[in-house]
Amino acid sequence: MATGLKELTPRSENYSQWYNDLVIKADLAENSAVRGCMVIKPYGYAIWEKIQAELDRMFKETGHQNAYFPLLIPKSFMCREAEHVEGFAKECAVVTHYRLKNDPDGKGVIVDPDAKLEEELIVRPTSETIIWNTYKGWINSYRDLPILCNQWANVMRWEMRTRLFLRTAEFLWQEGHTAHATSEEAMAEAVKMLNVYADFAENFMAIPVIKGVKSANERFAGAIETFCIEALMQDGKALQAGTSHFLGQNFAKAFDVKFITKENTQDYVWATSWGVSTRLMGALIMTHSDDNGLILPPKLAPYQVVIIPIYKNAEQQAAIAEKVAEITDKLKKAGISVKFDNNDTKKPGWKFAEYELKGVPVRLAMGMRDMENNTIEVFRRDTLTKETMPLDGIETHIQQLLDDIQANIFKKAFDYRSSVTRNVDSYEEFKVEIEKGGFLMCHWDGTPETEEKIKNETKATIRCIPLEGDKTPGKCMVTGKPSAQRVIFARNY
RNA sequence: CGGGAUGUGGCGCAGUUGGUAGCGCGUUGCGUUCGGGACGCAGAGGUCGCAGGUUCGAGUCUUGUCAUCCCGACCA
Repeated sequence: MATGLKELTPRSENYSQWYNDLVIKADLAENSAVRGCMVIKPYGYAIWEKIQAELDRMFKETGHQNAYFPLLIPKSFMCREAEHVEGFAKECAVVTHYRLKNDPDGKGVIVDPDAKLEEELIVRPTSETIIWNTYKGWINSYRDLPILCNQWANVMRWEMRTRLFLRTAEFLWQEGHTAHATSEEAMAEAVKMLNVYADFAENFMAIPVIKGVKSANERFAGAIETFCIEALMQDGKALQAGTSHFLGQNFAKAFDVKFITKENTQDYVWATSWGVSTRLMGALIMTHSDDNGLILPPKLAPYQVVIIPIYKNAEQQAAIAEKVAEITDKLKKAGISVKFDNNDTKKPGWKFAEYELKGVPVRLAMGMRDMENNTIEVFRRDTLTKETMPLDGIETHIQQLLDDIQANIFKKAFDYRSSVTRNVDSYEEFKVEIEKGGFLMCHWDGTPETEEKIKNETKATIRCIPLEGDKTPGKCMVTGKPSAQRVIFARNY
């Protein structure tokens, strides 16, 4: 069994280094010439496309349409909503000029000082402002509502420190922006999309998540309520995997978006926004993968099966290729995506290691021995086990195997999370336990001050106030004041 | 913005008191191999981040500068 051959730093030695190594060696992404901005390589982008395709289908099924809004936002838009500007101002890239010219010294080009913009433009860190400015023109009556739009886009947040996929200056995401006639309807929308995200995370990414509400400290800048799904990585740190915001009438008021109600009165429009980003790639990697490389859930793998021929000469290669064509055909008809790697310049052993590193769920190997016996070697990535199977009915077997892998990696992640989620009732105990990682379920008095104190002293934050599960009241572990229910504390990415 | 470090073939690195720029991986060709990252032989590839200074001579000493990385601070 291949171990230690891929020069991946083991997780136990340095989890962070392991992650970085893996992203590079599995060919997912690399750092670019632009500080903080990554190049997503074809294999990594193929996974993102799978994520996109499935989410896009789910959004459309829930009545949303895609649209596209500008990359650049007038600076003045940013300060319309007070909290919003507070939250994003420090990390905005700004466009100040619109032209370059040749350097008079003859060295390259310079920004043309004569081409200064009247009003600077912000590279969008998120699109609420430009979208609500636009919605103003679309909404007059309750008959124009609801508006259910989503946009697939890139955004830019000038982060001090970046990490591939987890935090980059530019990232890809989708942002849904909806407008409603009532508070109830907007709230229902925010919750609906939270459920879509949770469904996607668990059933496609095989990542167990906890649905919850953010505390005031962690709330989106400009939101009344922020819902989120929180995932737990293998090193015991939490990762926010998606958010859905109930924005109330904040943006409608900031951009003066009113409508005539059925009763012929005027009211401001109610809003939501919700998004997930390429950060999901980071969550995917850190939830499932091991010291041998990536482990991909079959539902998101660019190809679910790779077939590797083993031969000694051209005749054997041709014979195997012919046989493999039949197998590929059967698998494809069963709806399984297959790659046949007949590249003659790489050897079988090299390919085995390579596809293991890239997390292909199932690997089939076909050599002369199998040709004679009408069998094939079947290897599953999640357990690193292999067996020789008869070729008859192989497509049924593989289909079951893929389902099994999908279920197995979810269960593994779920069991791990369960094993590191525990109740903690005293602050002293909390300080000890937080060092071990995982989710700590604690009582909290609901005040930002207490949360701030805990954060400053332990680097742990409230990941969310869970929507489901134990609702027993208690006493705050720090102040002893009443607490409505346990909330989740963790250190996070 | 504070603290630390590093810039040398594509990648990872070594380079002693200043004296002909090296190693591993990768890469190209040929041959033997091929059921878990094969081996042999032969080759290609570097203005040593950039600018100045000291010196007969600088990858090495010196001044400046730029960039990147790590630790903080910051982070929906």
